[in-house]
Amino acid sequence: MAKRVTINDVAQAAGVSRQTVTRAINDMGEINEQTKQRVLEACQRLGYRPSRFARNLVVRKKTRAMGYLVASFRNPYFTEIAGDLLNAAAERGWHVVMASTETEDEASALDMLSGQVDVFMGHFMQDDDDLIKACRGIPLVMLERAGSLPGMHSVEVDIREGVREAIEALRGKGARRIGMIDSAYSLRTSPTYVSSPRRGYFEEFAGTGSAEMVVVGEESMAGGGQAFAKLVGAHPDTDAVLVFNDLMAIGAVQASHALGIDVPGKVRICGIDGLTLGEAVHPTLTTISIDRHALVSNALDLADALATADFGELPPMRRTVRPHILWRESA
Amino acid sequence: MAKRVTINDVAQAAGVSRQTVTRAINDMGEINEQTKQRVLEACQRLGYRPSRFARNLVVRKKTRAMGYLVASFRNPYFTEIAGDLLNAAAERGWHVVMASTETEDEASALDMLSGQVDVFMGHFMQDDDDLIKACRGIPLVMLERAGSLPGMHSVEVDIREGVREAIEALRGKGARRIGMIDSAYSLRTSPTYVSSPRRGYFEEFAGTGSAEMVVVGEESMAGGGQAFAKLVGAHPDTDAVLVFNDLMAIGAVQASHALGIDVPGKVRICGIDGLTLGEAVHPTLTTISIDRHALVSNALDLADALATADFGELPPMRRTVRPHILWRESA
DNA sequence: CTGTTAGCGCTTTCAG
DNA sequence: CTGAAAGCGCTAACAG
Repeated sequence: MAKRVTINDVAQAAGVSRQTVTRAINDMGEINEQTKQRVLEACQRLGYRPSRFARNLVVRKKTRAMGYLVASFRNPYFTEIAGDLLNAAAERGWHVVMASTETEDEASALDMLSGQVDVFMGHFMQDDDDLIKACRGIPLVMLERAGSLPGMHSVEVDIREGVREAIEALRGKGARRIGMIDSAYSLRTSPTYVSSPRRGYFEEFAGTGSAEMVVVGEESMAGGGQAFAKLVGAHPDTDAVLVFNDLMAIGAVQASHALGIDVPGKVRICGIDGLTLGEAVHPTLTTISIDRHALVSNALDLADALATADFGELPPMRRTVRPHILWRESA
Repeated sequence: MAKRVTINDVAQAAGVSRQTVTRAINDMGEINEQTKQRVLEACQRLGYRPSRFARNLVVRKKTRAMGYLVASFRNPYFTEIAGDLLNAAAERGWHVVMASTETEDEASALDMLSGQVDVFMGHFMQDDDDLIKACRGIPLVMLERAGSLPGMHSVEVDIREGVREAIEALRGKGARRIGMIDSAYSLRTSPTYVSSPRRGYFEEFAGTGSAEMVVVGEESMAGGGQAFAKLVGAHPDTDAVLVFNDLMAIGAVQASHALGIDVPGKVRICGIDGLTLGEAVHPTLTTISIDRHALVSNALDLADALATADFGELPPMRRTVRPHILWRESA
């Protein structure tokens, strides 16, 4: 690979000093229009591209960069958050470097980005210990999950409270046999299925016997549909279903169609997330809605705090966002 | 803001030289385990965080960074591409810095990123001249659009061919009155509606009188639904509709449901994009499918070429990807 | 094993 | 208006 064209090369080619080149390319005035043109022409000719590192090193204006790990681009929940984050981050002067952890594992994504960013953010799945190790000292803002180690900060969502409310309300509407569809996401990091916290809340509030009303499915529309079929097959008296997330819940609603099961007449379906997409299905999806805007803005508050402290070690910060039930047609 | 903690501060605090600090934090061996611990402890205590700029400046390993502008996070088409891009880019050793142009305008997004990246990529809307100006000399890989200026490279999709094929096939299936739903996206950058190239292809192949069979709608599911209602309202004999994109087409399919119009019995509906989501509606959506994988990998080829040439000015490169009709149920 | 010397490529003084 | 000097914070290459 050819040696990089530097400001010196341009200066030499244009017969001026480096500083003059700087003045020309940065539109700084205090420079003769003619010399400027000559310099610019030389830049063009040599294909000169200033080094962003050298420039940023010397310029005092701190550019803050965040590494954001997107859990999945196939679940609108995560992409909607990514979009919100990008907008809000830009407003607050953050650059966002993204990586997907859908195919790549978290550790290597973190590792790859660790030289480029000041803080990490994302929905992480790995153990705290592995995470911290992969971060090389860069602080972490964890979404929808608590961290236990120094350098870990978090914005949690009180899903438990949402589930409690939802189940209570479903009971109030007459539901007697409430089932749940859980996600098999744990299989991505562990060799065996581990029940999700959401399932834990369900069993806690749905009471005795609820554990056998749980079916596990792949985390997708299709997976949700299959799980729904399995659930009502095994328990025909099911009259309400809490679903791990909206994506799967939408699949369940569509499966109910195919199975000729009236929703919400025969079975009520309630998702978790609050996807906009939930409005596009028939019947529209009732859901435990997570305020993405609050989630993102709290997370950015933490990032800002970290940046203000020059990314030095701050005592762990924790925020919590409360979900609310978005009553639409399916429940 | 407190002065930054540098490697010198740590060295002094630990009573060693900077070089030794480097060895400790970079796990380089050739260092006494005890000193290493002492240094690490000092880093911890002072809250030392290495400057990524200084490090990258001195390390010869070139880290290539791409600025990717996401047109919308509310159309799965763009997020699916973003996901594919992130994966493929990581494999090829690119960092991807993203910005959303949904709320922010392109020029300011480009401007903000111009100091951080080596190449820009995205679905751009602005005029070539404005674009080039905002890029500050950084080369551009334009998706699904040709560029006319030096420094602009592109991966286009031969939508025209797709539309030709689709219309011919629809005719073959008996369609006589074919309508189209166009997007009003041009209103985002221009004060008045400008018909899209896709509309142009439609009119070209649908023939005389087809111009009056075009309805313009907002670029969303709801907008597609409304436009569909308007179209069949104005032209009850419509028996096929080509829709600007899948998102709007899905809206049209759902509207047909509400209007009691049989699809594809009474009206055939064909979208453009090839969204996975098109499989989740009933009837499933027939569409002119764009091979996202090919699009992304061609775009990365161009970026790689640019990087190999050290981002110097290369003659404009153009690639073309051919779409294919994905026959599903709606047409 | 550790310290010293030289830069990386750029911008900021401050003289001319 | 232009140039010379002085670093930004870090690491590679060499000494010791």
